[in-house]
Amino acid sequence: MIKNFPLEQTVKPLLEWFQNNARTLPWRENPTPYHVWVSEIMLQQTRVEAVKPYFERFIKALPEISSLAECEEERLLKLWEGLGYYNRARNMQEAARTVIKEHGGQLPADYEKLLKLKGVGHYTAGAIASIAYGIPVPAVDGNVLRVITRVSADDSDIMKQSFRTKVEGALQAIIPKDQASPFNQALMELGATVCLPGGAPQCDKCPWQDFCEAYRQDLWSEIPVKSKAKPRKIEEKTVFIIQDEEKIVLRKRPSRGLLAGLYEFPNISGHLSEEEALLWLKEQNLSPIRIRKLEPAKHIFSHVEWHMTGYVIRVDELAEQKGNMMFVEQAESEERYPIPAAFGAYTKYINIRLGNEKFSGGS
DNA sequence: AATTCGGGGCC
DNA sequence: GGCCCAGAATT
Repeated sequence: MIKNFPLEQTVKPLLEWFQNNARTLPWRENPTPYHVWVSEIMLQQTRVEAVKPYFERFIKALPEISSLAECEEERLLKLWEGLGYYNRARNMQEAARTVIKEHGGQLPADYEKLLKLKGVGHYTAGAIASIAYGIPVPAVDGNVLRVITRVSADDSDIMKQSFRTKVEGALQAIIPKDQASPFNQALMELGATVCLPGGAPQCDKCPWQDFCEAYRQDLWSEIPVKSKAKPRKIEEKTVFIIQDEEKIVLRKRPSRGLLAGLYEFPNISGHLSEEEALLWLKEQNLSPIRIRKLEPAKHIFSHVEWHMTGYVIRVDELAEQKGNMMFVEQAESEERYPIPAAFGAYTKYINIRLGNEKFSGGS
């Protein structure tokens, strides 16, 4: 792995490079344990540029651990809306309540205790411990794995848990006891800004160029090795934008599974013809006055694709709510309810005025 | 060890 | 279209 590689000699140039090249990031301005924690949860599988505006809004809305612990789930999910992996938010709130109850309201300055918090794994526990408290433990994320495998020309599969554990062990041996925070951040920063994924790395800017085996052997495009994900499943859906003069129909998704607890437009499996759509509406005790077919839309998740079509439907009046259908003021629908980006192609039809198209027949 | 969790930006 | 991202929980 990191064999034949004098890591001790690498620490100084790395730290020096970081001092001169660290990006200005919102969570670096005042790195309290809470700020570090929130940022690290948001940054899981999510790019820095995407996190920035969410982080600033989140900290303003919930400035302390106690405010997170006490926040309504609806509001919490609204703050997370569009960021994805929504269980991160719920898990963080559960952990916040644990911190209040069991740790006197302060994040523990202890790697093992951090690791026990919901939503905090090896990486995040290491990041909080080192960055917020200066505890010398590694924080091995995708950036670190890329940097380490390249500099040592290691062709291990970085998707394997066992390899990540080996890298943690190797880094634990060389992490400077009094510089854990800059050391860990420097490794990640190097991976994020110089030792790039995708395109060509900027080796001419790298403090480790002199002894990088991938550079010497021109292997950057071969390393890191990552086993391929299995192909996504495709699901066909028909989405209904159902509204009267003032209200629109939403549903709350189940509390487990994909997009758990978020709100959606009513939708069912399959691509329905207009006749089938009208039949389904009748089964829901909804009486359409007008209907218009909408353009197809696609949304890609990590493990599934939704291939959607839609109808916008005008009904006379949305009166008593049936089953899991909710009748919501159109003006409040997007303002108040967290609706995932998957439905983004159809949100523009909220409050649309249909003309005279009615039961046009055919597809 | 494998699968399930989002969404977007860049090749 | 494929890849990857400051990963973790569940099965």
